[in-house]
Amino acid sequence: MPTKTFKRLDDEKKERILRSSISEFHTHGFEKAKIENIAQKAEVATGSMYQYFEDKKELFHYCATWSLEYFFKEVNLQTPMSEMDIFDYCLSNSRQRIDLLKKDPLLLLFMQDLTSSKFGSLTAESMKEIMQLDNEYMLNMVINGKKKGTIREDVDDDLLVMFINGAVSKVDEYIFEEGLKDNFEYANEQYTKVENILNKMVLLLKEGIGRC
Amino acid sequence: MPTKTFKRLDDEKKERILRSSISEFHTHGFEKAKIENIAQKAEVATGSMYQYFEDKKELFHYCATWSLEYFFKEVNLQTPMSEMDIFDYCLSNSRQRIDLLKKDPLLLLFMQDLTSSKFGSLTAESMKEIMQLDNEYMLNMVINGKKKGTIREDVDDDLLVMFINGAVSKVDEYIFEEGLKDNFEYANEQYTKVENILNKMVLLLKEGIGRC
Amino acid sequence: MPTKTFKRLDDEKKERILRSSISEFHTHGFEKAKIENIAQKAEVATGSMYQYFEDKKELFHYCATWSLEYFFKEVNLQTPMSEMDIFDYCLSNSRQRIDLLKKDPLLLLFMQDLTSSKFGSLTAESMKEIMQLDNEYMLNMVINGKKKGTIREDVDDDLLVMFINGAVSKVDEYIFEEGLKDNFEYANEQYTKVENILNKMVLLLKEGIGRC
Amino acid sequence: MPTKTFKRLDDEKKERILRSSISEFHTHGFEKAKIENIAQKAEVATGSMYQYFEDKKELFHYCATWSLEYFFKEVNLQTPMSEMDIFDYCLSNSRQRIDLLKKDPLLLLFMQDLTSSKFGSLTAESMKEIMQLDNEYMLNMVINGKKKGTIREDVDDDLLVMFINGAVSKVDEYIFEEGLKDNFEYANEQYTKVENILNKMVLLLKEGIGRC
DNA sequence: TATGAATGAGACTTCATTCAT
DNA sequence: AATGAATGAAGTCTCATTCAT
Repeated sequence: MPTKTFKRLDDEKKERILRSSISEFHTHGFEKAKIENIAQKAEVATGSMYQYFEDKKELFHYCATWSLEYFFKEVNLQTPMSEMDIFDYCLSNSRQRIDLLKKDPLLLLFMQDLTSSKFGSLTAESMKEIMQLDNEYMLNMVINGKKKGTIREDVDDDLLVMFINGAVSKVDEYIFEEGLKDNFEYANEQYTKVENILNKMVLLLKEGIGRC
Repeated sequence: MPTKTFKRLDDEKKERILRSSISEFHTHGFEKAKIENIAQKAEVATGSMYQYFEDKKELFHYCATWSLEYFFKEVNLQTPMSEMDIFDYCLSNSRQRIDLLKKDPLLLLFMQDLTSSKFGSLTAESMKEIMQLDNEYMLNMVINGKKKGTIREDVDDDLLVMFINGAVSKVDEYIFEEGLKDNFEYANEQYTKVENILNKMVLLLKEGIGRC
Repeated sequence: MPTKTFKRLDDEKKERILRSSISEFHTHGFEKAKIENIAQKAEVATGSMYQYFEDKKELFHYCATWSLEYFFKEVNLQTPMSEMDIFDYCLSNSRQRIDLLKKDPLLLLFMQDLTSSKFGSLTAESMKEIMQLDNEYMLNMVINGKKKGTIREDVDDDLLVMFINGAVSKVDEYIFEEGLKDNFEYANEQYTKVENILNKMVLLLKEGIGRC
Repeated sequence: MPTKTFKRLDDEKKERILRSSISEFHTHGFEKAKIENIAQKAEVATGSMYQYFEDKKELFHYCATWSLEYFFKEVNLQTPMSEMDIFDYCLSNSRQRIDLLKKDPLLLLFMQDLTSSKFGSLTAESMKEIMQLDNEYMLNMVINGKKKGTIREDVDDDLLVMFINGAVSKVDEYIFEEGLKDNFEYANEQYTKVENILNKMVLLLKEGIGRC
């Protein structure tokens, strides 16, 4: 939905504009984000922003779409081999998020904003779609797992997915915040710590909290 | 932090004002919430709002505080007997949330907004405190559980709490949204369905997803 | 359509605001009229204008409505006794316009803007209604005139009204512009000149241009 | 006043640009007319418009001038033989307007805008000149008419011209609007109706409204 | 010369907060 | 204390015009 004019810009400029926008939306939220700030940071005239996008809302939506696409290109696309084990899937997902966190913190910060409901109704619709997709991947793996005998059969597929999702995302969030503190410069030490957490998480998923 | 004037109001009026505010904040978010709307809905003059609260931010904070207190008075206060089993705690917590959902949907809707990061930095601080408290309860229960031999000992306390929290809150959220669809009028049928979900959730927590 | 707030203002202030608006609309046209200017001239804060009127367009429409009402209260209301002779009606109309021109030039200037198509589509609808009304008055008089034998019967009523309207309004416009030059201070001399013009006009209407 | 560059363009392009401009000015008025729209409709780059005309105002003036010239080339040039009868002149004028209306509605629509005060002060000056010219033609004919004994001598020349002008232009306007409704496709039927109106109009001019 | 992107001043409008009664 | 009108700073968006290719 950006204008033809925007599409014709060279990639460097386009990215400058989008990152400036994302940064502003991330730090101030949608309402308090100022187009003027965005333009300034992107080294572009305020008016130009309106040659690229209909209005602030459209700009925001495009930022969301772009981030999501970028994110899935970088992270998820590698994973959804349907024969994959769901535990491996979770692990690999988390690891890739961590990698991206190092390479491109802003993007992940913004993704976090999007998946949390920070932008409220603004993103509800589009996020639901995305979540749906991921859910389907997981559902397939759960069903496969049941067939293969690695997953218990006395609990509904949906509930299983939900349960996994909740636990994993909380742990991811935690790792993410720890990373924030260290400015995403995972030294070896942190790295093994993270690996340890992830493995424990999978253990809990598989075997539960209770003592056997 | 509201003014003396506000404190002197009769309870009915105070509540009218707070609920009107909460409703506005819930539906429009902080930035787009209009003091004038709030005043109107509360049948109070716009100017009066400023005799009760310093400014919009303070009003919001008080709404948050008040809701939280109300919530914990209704829900949590009954539960944190430290000898309680953590699984029972989760169950009881969820049940009480469901009860409150029927009695006072707006409050729970707003609580949901608060615990999700919908209001971003506005509530980060105060929410962190609250979460901390709940976390401590849970931590105690986890430690006790380990002592009593009901919880495995090869995983850190923190990670355990996190894991439980994530899974439970996701499931709560799901139940909550299902309730929304039916307008919170849990008929018996839904009620047993919910109970079933909660029990399965505890099962997963205890035994894990994997086949024994 | 102005707000309750506007309606509650004291008459002096209301009129100050409307006249300031009318003056600005008259001198700059709708598009170039600045709310800020209007507010300043009316000694009112810019923001206040938006407590009185939804937006610029509504302000304009109300100015138009108000002027029209004022105009008809002052001018036309006195005239449409249906038994009146159409020639007398035209004469009296013109005279009353001239009187108003002296008392309240701005109003008449604005009325002129309205009846000419200066504001284009903005006023088309409402003006059509008004014109309709005047047309009906005239139509009745023409019909009566035919009955009484003072008006020829070999021409359609509509065409007669149109013809009269055209001729009279052109003459009115002329007198109006002459008045503008003298700043509407018709000395006796000008007054008799005007009377002379009006009488000749009626003569032409009655007897035509041709030599008998 | 357009630039040399504009003059050098081939006629087809020049006309495309002017007609696009006229159309935009007609439908949106001067202030809301957008150069970009004009350029687009004319299949020309926005920037090019500024190689042809100094600015929007100059473009507008040239449109007015061009239309006027075109109009007089098509319509009036044929008529001002000073010996002509003023009634015939009016008739022929009206007829030619009607012919033009069929051939080139946009032009006449725009002419109508110009002669009405739709563009306010923008055109006042140039229109006054034009009107002056037409007025002089008519004045001559009136004087001649008096000499030849076809026009009464007890009314000033100026007033006579004004009177005629008013009546005729109103009738023209009416015919014009009727034509608009039928999309200017005067079938025979309408044509005779129009002729009838015009003849009656001349009758009224000559003999007046009153019964002899 | 033609193009179409870039610019930025300027207007409308919003609304938290203040003020006068 | 309560009211509701008044205020004006601030942000979004428009578009004539300029600029660089």
